[in-house]
Amino acid sequence: MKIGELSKRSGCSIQTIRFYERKGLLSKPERTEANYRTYDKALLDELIFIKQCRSLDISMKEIETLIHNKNNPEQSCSSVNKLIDEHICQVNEKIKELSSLKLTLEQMAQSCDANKTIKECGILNELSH
Amino acid sequence: MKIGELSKRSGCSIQTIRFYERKGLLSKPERTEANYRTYDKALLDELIFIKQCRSLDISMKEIETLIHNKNNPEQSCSSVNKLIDEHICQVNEKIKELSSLKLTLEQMAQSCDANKTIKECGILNELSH
DNA sequence: TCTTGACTCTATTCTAAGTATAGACTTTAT
DNA sequence: ATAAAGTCTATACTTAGAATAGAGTCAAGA
Repeated sequence: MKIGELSKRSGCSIQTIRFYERKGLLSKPERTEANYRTYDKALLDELIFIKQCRSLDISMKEIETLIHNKNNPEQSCSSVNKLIDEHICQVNEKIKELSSLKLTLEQMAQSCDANKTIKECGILNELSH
Repeated sequence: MKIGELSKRSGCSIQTIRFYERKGLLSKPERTEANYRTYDKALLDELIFIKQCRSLDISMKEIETLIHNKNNPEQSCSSVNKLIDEHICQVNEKIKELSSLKLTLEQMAQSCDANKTIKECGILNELSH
């Protein structure tokens, strides 16, 4: 299949597919005589793997590591477990940060209502110190 | 004061201060004969306002809007309230996304332990479809 | 007075993960 | 034969800075 069909089947945009290839995440496909990329099922699977990882917010660098792991099927998968555990920690940290942020913003929102002028605005006032 | 002192007083790095100026967020300061930037209290306050906004993850574009508002002190502050409300919504959305992500990652982590080989790895298996 | 170190200047490059565009070429359908 | 749709490469843009090179400036000590 050509890149347009791969795009439809995978749900990745054509630009994104070419981007992953350029970055070395997705293997280089064969080319037709007219230099068009041609993909098979194996490459579709590679792309789906990448997309699945990205949907879990796993970075491209981490995906590279996972792909490297996949290519060594006899080794221990402890590093994969570790990567996911660390990723969960990062997500937890981010959730904490955002929750605290949300609290601050909500308090700020309560310090004003929309019927004041800018110079009386409780929000802008709080933002100034 | 020169940019080094402004940096220390505000907690923004020197590069960041110059960056904000270049982007039009921070007003251009006076210059000495040797072309060094010289800042006064008013500019320090501008920078603190920007920093405070950024710490709440308010985008530079939104900060630009807020600064524009500040310069029109007689107008209604309803747009400021709206901006903060929308920002709270964005933060809430992000928290929801991350919470769902966390759940998925934790389920995935449970599908494997570190004592398997790569080819048996429950995590990599789940990532492949 | 000279020199050394600290400070500042501009301009450029890099980051992540794509998105968007221009201009050229190829394929497909009518 | 022509037009539309698809594909190609290369480049620029996005956010919010961080990092660097190379040049110029300033203050203190010898």
